[in-house]
Amino acid sequence: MRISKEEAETNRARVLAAAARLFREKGVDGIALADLMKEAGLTHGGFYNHFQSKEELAAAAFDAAFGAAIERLQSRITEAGPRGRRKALDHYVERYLARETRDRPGLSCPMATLGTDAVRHGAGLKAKFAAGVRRYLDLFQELMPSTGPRRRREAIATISALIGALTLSRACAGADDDLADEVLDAVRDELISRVKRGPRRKT
Amino acid sequence: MRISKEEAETNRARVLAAAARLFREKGVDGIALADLMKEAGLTHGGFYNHFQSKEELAAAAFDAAFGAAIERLQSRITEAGPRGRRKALDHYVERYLARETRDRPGLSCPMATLGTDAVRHGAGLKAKFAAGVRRYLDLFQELMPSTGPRRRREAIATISALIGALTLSRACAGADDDLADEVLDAVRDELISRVKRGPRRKT
DNA sequence: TGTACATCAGTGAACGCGCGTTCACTGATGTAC
DNA sequence: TGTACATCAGTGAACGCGCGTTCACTGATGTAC
Repeated sequence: MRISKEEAETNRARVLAAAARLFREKGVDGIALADLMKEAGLTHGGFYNHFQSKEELAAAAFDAAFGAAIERLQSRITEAGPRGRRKALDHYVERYLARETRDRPGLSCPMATLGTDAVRHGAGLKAKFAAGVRRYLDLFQELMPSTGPRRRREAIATISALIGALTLSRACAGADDDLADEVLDAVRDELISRVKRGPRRKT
Repeated sequence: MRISKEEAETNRARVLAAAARLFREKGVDGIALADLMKEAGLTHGGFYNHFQSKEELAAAAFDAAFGAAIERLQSRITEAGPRGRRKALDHYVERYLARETRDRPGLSCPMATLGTDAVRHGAGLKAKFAAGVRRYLDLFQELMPSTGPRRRREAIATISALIGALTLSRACAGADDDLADEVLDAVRDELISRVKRGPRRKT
């Protein structure tokens, strides 16, 4: 049965949203198109009305995931204003390293979930990934309290620590939860601007 | 043709070595058993004389990769002695974030390459991964110059930053080499003990 | 020590399943008049 | 505005390939005597 143009467009958007989530959760190769389409409320045959291939969907999903992340970050920065950035950074770190974030990779940072897929798939995904990282970093450094060349360097180091901690914690969660939690807590404590803190809280 | 017991044993070891390398390079699902066996100089049929399944091979390969990494780290620490640890840590960071390390994932840190597989495969791999991380961390913290609870916390933060940087850089290399290199350099400069350094080198 | 036989690592064809992709078909939408 | 027809998003069966796994077979090794 044919369907109205708007309805078709929302269907496409749902497929894309499902992909952006499921690819982060299970990896591009970890979810079958049929299952993905089911998740979007459709049957698998119609997939090719919207995308030329799974690879093309992956590229679009990468864009969508980075786009959403960048948009969220942008509004954080805007809301914080020039004076609220240190606090915004702390909130950012807290949120990034929260248990809920770790346990819901489908909604979380694409840099921490899609890196391996970018490496192991074709050049297309890598290009999307690299472009996303660049845009994200350019924005993220505005959150850093420092200035000059240190600013960018510290932004990169911060992001790296966050990504590494989330990856490690996810890979250990379920098998060694103490360790998984310890990683989150340790990196959070290292990154949250220590100067403002009183006596160190226990981990 | 039957083969001597020692020869069979070395064949098994070669399969395992190929797995430890190829799983890191391409992921457990990214390499077919037939190709892996070919890499080990055998045909695919004989695989099940040595391992019960691909999953079991993966578990053994995880152990092997972590075991080798831990052994390397242990001898670094022993060689350095109690006085040489700060220097050893600097060397470690330099090596970890070198271009050659990034471009040869098959021989590099299992925590940076196998995390996604640990998350996305069964509980067996996760358990191996978590156990490896715990052992690695317990050893790695001996390289840290600080003491007390800070020591462990800083060890975790350092490892996290290294893993994140390597992952990011790998995912960008080939698509945006400037960015990929910048990430390595930035995190290296952040982590190398700054106190000893003169005027900041340009990135 | 020499001989006869059982064992078993390795080989390559074959099986079967999962999954990306294709295709014939349906029927409501959109459009031409 | 109403009618007739073409379009095309969605459906589900089918195709074909890749890959994990199985199997019958080979022939050198290991062992029993």
